[in-house]
Amino acid sequence: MTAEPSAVDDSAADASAGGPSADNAGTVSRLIRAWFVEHGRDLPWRRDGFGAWGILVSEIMLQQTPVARVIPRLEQWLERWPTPEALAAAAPGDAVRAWERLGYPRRALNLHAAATAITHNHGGMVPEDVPSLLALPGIGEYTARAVAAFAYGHRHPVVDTNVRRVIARVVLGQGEAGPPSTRRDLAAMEELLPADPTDAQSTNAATMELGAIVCTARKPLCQECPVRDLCQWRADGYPVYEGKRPAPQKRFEGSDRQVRGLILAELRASDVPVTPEEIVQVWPDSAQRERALDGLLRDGLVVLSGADYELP
DNA sequence: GACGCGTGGCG
DNA sequence: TCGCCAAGCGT
Repeated sequence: MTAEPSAVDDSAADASAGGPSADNAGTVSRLIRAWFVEHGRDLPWRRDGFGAWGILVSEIMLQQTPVARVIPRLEQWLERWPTPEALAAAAPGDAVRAWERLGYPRRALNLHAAATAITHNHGGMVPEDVPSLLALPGIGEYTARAVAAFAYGHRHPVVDTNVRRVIARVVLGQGEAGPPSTRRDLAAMEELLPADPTDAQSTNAATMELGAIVCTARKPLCQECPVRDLCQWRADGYPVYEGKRPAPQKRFEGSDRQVRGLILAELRASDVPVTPEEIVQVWPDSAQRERALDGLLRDGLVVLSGADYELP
């Protein structure tokens, strides 16, 4: 729950005791927004009139994928499929092919399925409310709120990995965010959010941006941080994080993930169904190869065509 | 809540 | 070189 005023009187920036509490949440928000106006990147999805569909596509592509790799693919994608209806009319496999090497190709399949649902269940319009967005395949807690907030200006806390890190440091005085907890994370961001929807929207975007380019995971640029004087982590002398951490990623080389990627690359590159003999060439270990192939079939990324394999 | 899921760049 | 990291989601 919000409940804190903060709208008036920014004179008492205080912060004498270190990190911000509800008292100066408004100051933190204001400082981050002011910094964002000055230093935020000019990204395609932030342009006026970019549209809810474009924003939705961008958010899906940005899931675990760096901005620099998304931008060119996004532009091509929207040129080819400028509306949900256009994408829904294509074969799912065309979406997987157009995804190219963005990674996590299930996102392409989910995006196609979401476009189909939007076309058939929402009159071709990207839904505005969080529950409807959450019901779409491939859209979870983060993406649903990001679309509602950034495409439609609704006032929701939007919490991604960057926001979690900023809150962990500035508010909680911890160097790392630890494992995510949707409930806690949304409540923490809600504390920072101004009552005005427009200010709330820019607070969401600005906090994400701050985490992306200043309050970074490694080597944060505290000298350039607009809230360095309010930061609890800094006030405490940058204590080393001792709490729980998410499980580390597993090695990619030799993993099932790699094999899946190689098989899918083979299918993307072929106009015709790929034979089992050709699949064998992709990876020598048969047990691992079969496991990867079964997984792809189960995920619907690959389908049978007689004895051969192809994209859906 | 933990785990599996791609790919590439960077320190 | 190699481990970490990058606007998460579904099971």
